[in-house]
Amino acid sequence: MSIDIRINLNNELYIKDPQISKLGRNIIHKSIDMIYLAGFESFTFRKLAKEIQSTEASVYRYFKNKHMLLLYLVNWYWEWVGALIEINTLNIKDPKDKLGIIIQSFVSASNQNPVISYVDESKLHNIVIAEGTKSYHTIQVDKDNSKGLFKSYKNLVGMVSSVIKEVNPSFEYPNALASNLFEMANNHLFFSEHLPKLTNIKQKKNNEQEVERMLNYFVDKLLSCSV
Amino acid sequence: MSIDIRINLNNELYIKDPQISKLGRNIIHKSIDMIYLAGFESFTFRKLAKEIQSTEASVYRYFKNKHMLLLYLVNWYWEWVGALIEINTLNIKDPKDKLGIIIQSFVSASNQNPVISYVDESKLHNIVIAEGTKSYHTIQVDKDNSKGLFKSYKNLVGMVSSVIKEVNPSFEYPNALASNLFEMANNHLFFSEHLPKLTNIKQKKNNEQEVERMLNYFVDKLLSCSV
DNA sequence: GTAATTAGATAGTATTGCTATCATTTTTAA
DNA sequence: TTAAAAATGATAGCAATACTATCTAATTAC
Repeated sequence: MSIDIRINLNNELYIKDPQISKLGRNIIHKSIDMIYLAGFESFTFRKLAKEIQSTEASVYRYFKNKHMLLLYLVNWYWEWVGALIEINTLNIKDPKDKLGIIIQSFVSASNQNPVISYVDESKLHNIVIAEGTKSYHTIQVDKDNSKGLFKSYKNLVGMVSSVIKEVNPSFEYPNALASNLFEMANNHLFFSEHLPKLTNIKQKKNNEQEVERMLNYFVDKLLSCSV
Repeated sequence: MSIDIRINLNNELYIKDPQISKLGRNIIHKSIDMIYLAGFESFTFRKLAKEIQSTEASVYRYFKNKHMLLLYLVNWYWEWVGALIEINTLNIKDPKDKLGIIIQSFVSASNQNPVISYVDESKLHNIVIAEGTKSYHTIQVDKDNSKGLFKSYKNLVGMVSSVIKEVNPSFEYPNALASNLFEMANNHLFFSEHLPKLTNIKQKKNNEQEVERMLNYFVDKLLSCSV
């Protein structure tokens, strides 16, 4: 069983909301597959159109270009992880426990039961790991930012930051730690698979648990230490 | 005054060594300018050829494609930072002091006097900040890695890792911390300018010093804490 | 001074990244 | 229910990108 809830995304991300039509959902579904398999560079709207048996022109009616589609996908992920964290920390009182759940969500939220039938969260997480930073490493980052296209990420970081402040109000860099936990989770999952010398996570089935353990180890030292 | 020393780079990075000819050095010099100004996405060999008053075919005789040129540039940076750290820590005994110099080098090595006349280290650092991770976030990362195209980065991380182990032999993730310090330095310089909500570094003239202070703060807690 | 290397000039080709137009199908609203 | 509106499909086209190839001219090396 899967329930189709709606994820709320900045409408500057798309021309026409892909969530409300069959074709739109197809675009999302298949573009995740294709970017997951062959990477963002080789992905084109023409190839996508062919895969979903539609036309290039139709895809362009939903997204201005493939950069906007990538932004849509990563925003989707940011929103989704944020929502999961909200749900899973709802009854938790201890901020340290909250932070543990946050770390777990950053590393392996995609192992949760899927929320939306046409989005494969596990593949999407892999896209965020491999292509996520390309969403802001562009020449138009400031323009994109002023349109609110990174709001979901900033909200997520804001939320985590406030938990960090609960754990240790005197920690001086809560936002930096929050964004770094997110980036580190993704980086070290990537490194363990492709560039193992850049990490200490061994490439194994349980590298997710290892990354989770590492991030908790870092956080413990950073927040429970009076040095 | 500037002295032209030679940086030693894996010869898989290029077809013909750009360091040994006027045209080659011109390619490096001008491509740094252009990528710095307009970003890697809009950079093409045709535009570059026009700028240096040469031809596309000539540029292709040095580099297989623009991805290899980017790899060349980031390798150049990794080697250069590594060399600077070697020089500046040569007479330092205390590993904690060494780590301080490493952090300073990650953040602002480019403020040192330039080493090679046709490479603007400050612009190059900005390229590494904005485009560096694109060098390994590709579908061919494993192939590139097996050719040794990330060796300079891995060496750098290995070197920093051994200093970390000197400071605290029981720290469990020295390689991860080393690569994270490098990435964090770059990320937070970028965030402070473009996405300030993701960091606690204020956008000011002295954001480099602030990032340096932050990284030292993190390292202190991580390595001098028995929690 | 000749051979070898390097660079310039030019051309060509498949693919990318769009935009535009018109015809059809599907949806919606009176 | 039917006419209008909206969405999609079909097709075309075009400038730019990412190369490859070939031939000639200049430079350098022996």
